[in-house]
Amino acid sequence: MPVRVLVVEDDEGIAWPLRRGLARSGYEVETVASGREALEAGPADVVLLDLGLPDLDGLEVCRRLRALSDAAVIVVTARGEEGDRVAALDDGADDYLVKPFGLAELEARIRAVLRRMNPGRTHYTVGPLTVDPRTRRTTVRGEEVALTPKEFDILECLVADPGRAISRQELLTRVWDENWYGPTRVLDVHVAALRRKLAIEGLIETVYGHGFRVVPGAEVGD
Amino acid sequence: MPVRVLVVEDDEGIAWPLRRGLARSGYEVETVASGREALEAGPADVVLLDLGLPDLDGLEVCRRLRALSDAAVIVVTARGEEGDRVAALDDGADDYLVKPFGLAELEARIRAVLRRMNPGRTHYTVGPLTVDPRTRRTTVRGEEVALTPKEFDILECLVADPGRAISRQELLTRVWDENWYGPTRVLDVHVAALRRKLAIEGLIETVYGHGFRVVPGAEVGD
DNA sequence: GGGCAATGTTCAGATCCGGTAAGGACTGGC
DNA sequence: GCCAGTCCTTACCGGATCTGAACATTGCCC
Repeated sequence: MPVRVLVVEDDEGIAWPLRRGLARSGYEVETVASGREALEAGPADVVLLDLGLPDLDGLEVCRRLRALSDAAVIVVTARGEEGDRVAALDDGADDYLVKPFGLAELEARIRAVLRRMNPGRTHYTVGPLTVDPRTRRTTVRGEEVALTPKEFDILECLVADPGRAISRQELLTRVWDENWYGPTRVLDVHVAALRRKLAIEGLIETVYGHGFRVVPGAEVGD
Repeated sequence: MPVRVLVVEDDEGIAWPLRRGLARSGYEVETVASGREALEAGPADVVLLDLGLPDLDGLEVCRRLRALSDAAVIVVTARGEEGDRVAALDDGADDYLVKPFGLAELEARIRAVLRRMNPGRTHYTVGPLTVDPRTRRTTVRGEEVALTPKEFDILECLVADPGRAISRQELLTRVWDENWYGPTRVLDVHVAALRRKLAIEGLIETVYGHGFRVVPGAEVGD
């Protein structure tokens, strides 16, 4: 899902290159030229807000935006006095950038606020399987499957990197202890239990002489 | 709970007034003068990181900090080229402030990142349960339930992230001491007391071999 | 196909884990 | 000191889980 950026800027000489540069980087950009339009625009992930708007006070727009959506607001303005910055930040802005600025920095700041907003991916999905390390729950076709701790840990290692063949040694050191020496048959037992419980034909593939891998395009079993 | 700020700065002429100003505003400030100390310091909510450190590369410290904690990192440095900013922001910094700067702006930026980190909620609600960390009161179906300090701390950890399976280790380190080694049965005792007092069937679920979790859709018990 | 090593399957005993109760230590108020 | 509340430890138990071994099967290589 592309990141949606709303540019609120009445100066076309700034709005146009901004739109162009952001779009080129893969953002979905919408541009409006007034505070009223900004408040009526579609949902956005990030709002670039110029404070010098023709109709409403910029800070008022900032407050209202924050009240009615969860979008990050980056204020972009020519006024750079400390008092202005403090006021904007305390009115809900997530960042404050003074014109003129480089596109590279703007995009880095967008990435920074987005990173803080979305605490990374919460769960993995491989075909009909979902694995959520946060809740330690596993579902197949929407039905929860009860896994034991070891089974879950093994599965998590595997689905975290679909398609990659993970060696027995790596699984043993990651799921069991840091350094493991003894028999490795215990791993097969748990993998067998996983295959039986998940019942997804071909999901966990054996890489002979090496380890296991989950197949991204696995089909539903019986 | 006060906000903990870690100041990483080797110039005492800057570190000292910073510490003083932040402390006066109610922050709990810890100051270190090297990257190594920064990585070994106690947990913090915000890290003010000077990039010109004597031992380690500042950006390396930034990456490592973000890898091992969830603290917000605000880079504070004299170097203000756009390339430096982009590099720092992409290495995990949440904000980038060029010296010299005003204390008011710094504090506004701290408030901004904290606001983005904590979705400004004053109390938690899970089904018929409400938990208010500010007043340390707990109610079930509107009736106040008297909890002991430990019980409250445990419950707060659990409801702060409903659905998440929180490990015994995490609970022990967050409610008890930073590093905990000994017997862990005390946790079970308190959880048992919580379950009995709250009397919400299925609210606190045991995640076998891992820890506990509160179930968002828990029903009212008898 | 034959030999061999790796893997799959099954199962019972060992081990681990969490619930619970009881008792003692500690603390702060009076 | 006494008391009530809180916290911690210990011990026991039932159940879930892990593991090692034995045997069956599969895949690789010649």
